[in-house]
This record gives sequence, C-alpha cells and structure tokens, in this order.
Amino acid sequence: MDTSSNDTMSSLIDSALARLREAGYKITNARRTVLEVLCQDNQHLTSADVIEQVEARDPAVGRASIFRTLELLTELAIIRPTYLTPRTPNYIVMPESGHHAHIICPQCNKITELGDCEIEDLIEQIAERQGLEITGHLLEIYGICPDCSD
Amino acid sequence: MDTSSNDTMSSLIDSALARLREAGYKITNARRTVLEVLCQDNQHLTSADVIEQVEARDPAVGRASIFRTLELLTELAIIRPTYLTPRTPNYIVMPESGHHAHIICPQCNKITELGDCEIEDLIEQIAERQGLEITGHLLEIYGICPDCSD
DNA sequence: CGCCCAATTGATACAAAATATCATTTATAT
DNA sequence: ATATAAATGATATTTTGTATCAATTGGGCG
Repeated sequence: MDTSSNDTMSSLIDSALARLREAGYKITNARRTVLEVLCQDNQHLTSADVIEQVEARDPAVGRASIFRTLELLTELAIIRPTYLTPRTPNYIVMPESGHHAHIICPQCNKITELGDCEIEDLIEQIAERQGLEITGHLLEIYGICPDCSD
Repeated sequence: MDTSSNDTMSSLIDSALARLREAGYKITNARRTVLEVLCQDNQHLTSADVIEQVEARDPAVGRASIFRTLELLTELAIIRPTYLTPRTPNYIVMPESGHHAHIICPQCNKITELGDCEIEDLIEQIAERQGLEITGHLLEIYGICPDCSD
C-alpha cells in the first residue's frame, strides 16, 4: 500500500494549518474540512467542487463559511485560484515555497504538474533586477499533449 | 504627445481582429467594442469593468453579447482570464505569440508587465522534454514591490 | 453596388454563484 | 473551567452568468 501520497497530503494540511494559525486565525472545523478537501490529490477544484465535497464530509458546514474560507486562504496565499476553464476559478494548494508550475492541454484540459523546476533560478534573477522580494510564482504552460496531437 | 501606446493598442486590436476573422468569426460592433475596451492600457479588467466601459462607449451593446464575446475570445486564446483577486477573473489580451508574464505585488496589487523575457527558452526546453506542442504560457510572479517593502 | 442568409445580436427571463446580516456557537488564552 | 472575540450556519439578497428567441447585420456573391 502506497502511503506516500497520504503523507504528502497530511503534511500539506499541517503546513497550511500552521500558516493559518501563525497569521492569527483560529483552526475551525469548517476551515479544516475545506483544507482536507483541497489537499486531496485531485487538485484544481472549483468552488462548486469544494462545496460538494465538503458537504459530503460534513453537511453541517455552511456554504457561506466555505466561501469565506476560500477567500481567507487565497488572501494568505495558502491556495491560489487558477483559470483552466473560462470564468470558473480552480483552486490549488500552494506549497510553503510559494512556487507552482503546471502544463495544461487546451484540447483535453489534462493537467501535468511540474514539481520543482528550473524556472526558479530565472525568477530569482528577474526579482533581483526589479528589486523586489518574491513570495512565489505560478507558471502555466499551454500545450497540446501527445494524446491530442495525433 | 506620445502615440506609441496608441500604436501598440491599435496593433493589438488589429491582430486580435485578424485572429477572430481567421477563425471564421464575423467582426461585429459588439466584438470590436469589447476588444477596444480590453486593449486599452488599463489592462486586467473584470467582466464588470468590461460591461461598464462597453456600456459607456455604446449603450446599445447588450450584456449577453459581452459575456459571449469574452467567452469566445478566451476560447480562441485571444484573451486570458487571470486571478489577481480572489474569485473575479481579470482579462488580459494575449499577444499573438501566446506568451505573457507579469509581476503582482500582493500588498498593493500593482502589476508590472514583463515584456518578452528569458523564460521562453526554458519553456521550450520543458515542452520538448514533455513532448508537447506549446501554444503559450502565463507566468505570474508574486513579489513585494519596492514601495511596499519600506 | 445591393441582395441573401447564416451568424450574431439585444431583450427578457431565468439560473447559479457569491455576499451581507445576525443571532448562536466555538476555539483559545488565561 | 470560564470569558470573550472570532467564527459559524441559516436566511435573504445581490451579483454574475446563461438560455431563449425574434429581429438585425456582416460579408460573400452575383
């Protein structure tokens, strides 16, 4: 049995909860449940997805709290909305480093995550040149995947 | 008087209109008006912004057509929704190359556009390694700007 | 140029998504 | 354990986006 992805998931949650607490916010049932849903390996959830899955885990959690939590987590850069589909944000959980990169196939919408990549050095250079203190980045590459290019 | 930004703007519009036509769509008043608004130098407009500004230019253009146009332009990758603010897409016009990069200061939300940058070579490499045909990319760097870091 | 006709539009009605309000509950520091 | 400010869930409401459909229009063709 493969526990590595669960380990990754739980450490992601732990890190996220720690960041929440450090920022002075309480760890509530609603917030923990939303984070549990977001940290599952099926990432890139829309708000509707999150509502549905939170509902399944704990029907007592209200809609409003889910939206409030998404907003708070975004503000703290713990999650980041992305735009795979027009007009419906998909949320991803950002690692503590604040760096994330993925490839999207515009035909089939398949997402390939790019773990740590060489982009980071380049970004450091840009940041230095512009005189800013970087806190993270999001890189989206649009590319027709092998399956779709046949 | 500085006309360069107007030149850039009108060529952006021209290129966008050409891409529309090439894809087999008609150049209509609604579509042209939406593109005019989007191509102004104050980029990163929300749909509400677009509706407001289109309304100001030509009250005859209907809400539904504005949404339809935003959807069509997104589908054709002529514009791209981004998520600078939680849950409200901001639209940017993509150049024909399909490459775009900007820096956002999470404190003041100031956006610094990065013209052509060195990222592109690196992206080509990644694309080749993954065996995909890239059509563009969007890079967002989050960084505290000099004004905010004082 | 002026006709044709599918594509597109605008108006209206409708559905879905997000937000404000507020009395009640809960997490946490002490 | 208790006090208390933060956070919640339920409800009502607003905002945002979509479906429908008769009327209009852009652009190719003669």
